[in-house]
Amino acid sequence: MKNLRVVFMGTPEFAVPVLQSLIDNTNVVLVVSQPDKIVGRKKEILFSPIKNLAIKNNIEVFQPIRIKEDYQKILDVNPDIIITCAYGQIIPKELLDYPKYGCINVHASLLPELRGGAPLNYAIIKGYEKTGVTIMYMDEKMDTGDMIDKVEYYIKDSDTLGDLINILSKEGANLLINTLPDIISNSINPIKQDDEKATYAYTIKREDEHIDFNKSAIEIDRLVRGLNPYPYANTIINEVEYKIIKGHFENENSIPNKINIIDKKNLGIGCSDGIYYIDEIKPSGKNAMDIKSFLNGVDIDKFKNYIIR
RNA sequence: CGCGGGAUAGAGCAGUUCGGUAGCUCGUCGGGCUCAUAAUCCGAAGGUCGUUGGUUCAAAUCCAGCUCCCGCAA
Repeated sequence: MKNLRVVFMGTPEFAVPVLQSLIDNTNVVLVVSQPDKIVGRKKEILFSPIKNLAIKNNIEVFQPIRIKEDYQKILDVNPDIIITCAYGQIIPKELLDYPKYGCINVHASLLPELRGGAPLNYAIIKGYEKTGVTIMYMDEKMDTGDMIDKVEYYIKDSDTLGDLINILSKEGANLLINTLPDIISNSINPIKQDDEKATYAYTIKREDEHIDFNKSAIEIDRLVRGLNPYPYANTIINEVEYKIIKGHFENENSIPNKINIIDKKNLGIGCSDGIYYIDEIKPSGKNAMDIKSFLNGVDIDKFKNYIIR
């Protein structure tokens, strides 16, 4: 496979192991990634993880604003195959039809479940028993193409988004490398997706990050884990926003949406069927800290009456 | 010039309005009590108050510049 001409398209951390293993095993001739983001406060330019990896390996990077219109460069490098992984834009038909071995996508779910941009977040948030990675041919819609191979992973109660990214990105990379020879020799039977069973995991919006303490304890815990290490679940107490990094819960008598337990070492907020204890917190404007440190600098008598919303 | 919060001991904070020898809680170390302890009591160490300059008899505190951290918005 060393002389297989590959165009890789991807953007975030999850795609890094996939690109790395392609670099190790094939001839990656071009990397396509989302345009650089300008981080506001200091107007710093932020490269995507994939762009950084490409630069490190002296591979040319192409960052079209709209791939739908600006794709000629990809055709010009004459790829044998295009492989995408969390790229972030729909690939136009002109590209899908071009490579002789087709266009392959590495998607972080067991399709047809969790189509969309945030499959790992929602695998945790929705409390799925298992998730995984699917290798598939791409078509013109989002994550709807015929499936080639899958790897499954059973989600642990302690798993965070970061854990799943770590584990499944490597699993996905291995699966892809193992599947590639069969794709090249055309010795596979792609399986159509059952659209009836499709579920969706759309990109996380700002309001999705907010904790509703009228929900059950386990739902809150899933939200916290599904948004760690980015962007984190948040709550607003006394008009100050706090990101909840880590917590645990006990099923016990409680008053929902109120501070139920507060002392030198514990901060427990009531929810519908128990108390959610915050273990690690990041107040707006400050760094993350363990709950003991946080409570150390807080007036407990005042804090316990604060309103949560 | 996008909006805002912040920098004080290892950690989290107060003190800044109204300048006058730096404080609280936790942690650490030593000791007491105890069968024992994450419990409790006594004691100790640890900070040129982010940086530079200015005003002043005197600056954490007032004034000006700079650096860094963080949230939002993009």
